[in-house]
Amino acid sequence: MVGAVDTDSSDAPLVVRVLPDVAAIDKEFDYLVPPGVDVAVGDVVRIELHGRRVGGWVVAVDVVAEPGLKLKPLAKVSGRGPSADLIDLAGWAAWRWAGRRASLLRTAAPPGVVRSVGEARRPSVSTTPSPESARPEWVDRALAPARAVLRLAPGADRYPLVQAAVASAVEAGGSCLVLCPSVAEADALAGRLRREGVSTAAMTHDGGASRAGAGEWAMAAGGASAVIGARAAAWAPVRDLRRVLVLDEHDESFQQEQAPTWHARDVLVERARRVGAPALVVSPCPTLEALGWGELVVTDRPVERAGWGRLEVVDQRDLDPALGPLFSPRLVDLVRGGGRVACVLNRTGRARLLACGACSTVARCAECDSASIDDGSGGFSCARCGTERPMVCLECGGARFKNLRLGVSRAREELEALVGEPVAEVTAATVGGPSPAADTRVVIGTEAALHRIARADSVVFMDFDQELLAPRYRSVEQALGLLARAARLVERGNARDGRLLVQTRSPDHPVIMAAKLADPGRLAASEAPLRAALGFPPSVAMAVVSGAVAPEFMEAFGRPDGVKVQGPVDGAWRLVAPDHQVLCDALAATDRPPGRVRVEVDPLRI
DNA sequence: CGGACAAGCTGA
DNA sequence: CAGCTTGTCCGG
Repeated sequence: MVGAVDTDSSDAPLVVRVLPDVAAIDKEFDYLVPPGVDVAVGDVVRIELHGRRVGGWVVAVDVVAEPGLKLKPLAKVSGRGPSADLIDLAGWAAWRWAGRRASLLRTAAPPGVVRSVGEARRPSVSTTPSPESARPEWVDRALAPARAVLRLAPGADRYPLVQAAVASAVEAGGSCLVLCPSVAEADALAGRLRREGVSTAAMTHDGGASRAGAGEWAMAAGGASAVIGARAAAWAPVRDLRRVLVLDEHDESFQQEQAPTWHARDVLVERARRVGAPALVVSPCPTLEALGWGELVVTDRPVERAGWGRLEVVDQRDLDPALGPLFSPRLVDLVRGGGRVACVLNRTGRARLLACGACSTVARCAECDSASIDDGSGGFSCARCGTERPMVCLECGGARFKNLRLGVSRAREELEALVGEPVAEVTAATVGGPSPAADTRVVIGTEAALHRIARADSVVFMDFDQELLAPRYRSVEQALGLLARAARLVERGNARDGRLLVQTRSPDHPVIMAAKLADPGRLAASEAPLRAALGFPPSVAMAVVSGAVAPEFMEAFGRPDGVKVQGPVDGAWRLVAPDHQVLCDALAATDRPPGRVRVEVDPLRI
């Protein structure tokens, strides 16, 4: 902030440095501050740039302008924006995920104009902590280390932990920033804290300018004791950050899909490190990344065992082939047995994979060779090109076919027939529509079903091998994450005899054993050396470069020391380095050619 | 990103 | 060579 006294003491005009809010520009420009205008680092301004008006952020004040430049004045000072430390953090994240600061600062900026943030309204006395008797013993152990990873079973109540984390931050004279995987969870948590009298800012506005969102932003900046939100809240303003907490650290929603593919957990952990605040990440199944970063804290075995619920395994190899692999007698029992049942089958559509009953040749489209073929009204129709043909095997002329793969829609029909009552379908395609009728007892869907329903008495994974064998290096962790999510649905206030049913051809798979024995540590122990041996993260740092001008980018990238360059495969290069320092320094040293190039650091799906 | 400006193409 | 398209450059 510059006062009148300073302007009197010097004839030099006031100049500030501005980073434009333009995705393609990663460069700062100097502007004059009009007389009588007060401007500080982080303020949101409008500037005249190359003949048009654009937004931007003040990244430095009291700038000595380069001589010989004719500076333009700021067009407008709109309001408050990300603080200086968040601007620095955006610079770090731009390096870490090979992106541009503007796209990160946009996340950090308020969702509307904030004229002032007001004063801290933090209570002088600490927030009403839960009685010591109600606080589980592991809460204090989890809050003790500067960098802790709490492995907490899916069914365990995390609220006492959140409460204690906020109270400890308030006691230390500041605030606690809490991340949840979804906005819905963040809203629920914020609501509960507020009802208990904790001053809370919920950073859960849905993008765009919104009065309510700007209000919450101002409240967070002004000193709310708890600041809560989903991924984007890693960039929330916080006055006097004294503690950070990430719930369900393993959840993939913490990573941004578009480049820069920043991860909220990693951003928040770095943010805490910079201000010396303790950080705690929590998960039923901590990632190898988290385990490599912090001190593992576990709960007593009985607590962990109770929180994973009961898991039952059906070995699909033992099933009667006539029934097919999806509808085991155990599944039918469970679904008929009553209670709310969610069935998960990670495939959409009606398309089936059909094989000839006589010669086992897979039925394909005669025109395009697609195997995504659907049978209706006695003939085959191709799901890709629509060509129709009679239901006859092209190889042997056989007319009988068996089903190799069932989509959700078809499975719903068959399940409905089996249990003799309505079964509702829930897939990503139905998200946003009406939520599955509360009176439909049985639902079937893709993994989205686990996100869309609030609770279930039982969850059935109809074909878990689909998850275990997914062609992604993290598929094993992700599969355990699914089981954890399902276990939480079942545990949540469940008085019934709830359980998880997992149908698989690999009943002894480490993922299934980990969930069954409520011991995710077993999986981590087997997975870590495997990743190292195969050269996958977190034993290395990786990036994938793709897009139209990827060849030009890779040309400019060259062959820096320590970075292995693989590919191109389908127009994408893979970069592998021993750590992020080496990888990100090499990426930062590369000029981007004009055109589209996507640099995905820490790629999810490889 | 998107405006400015230059170089290239077309048609009479 | 006007009038338009296409491409490259650069912003204070």
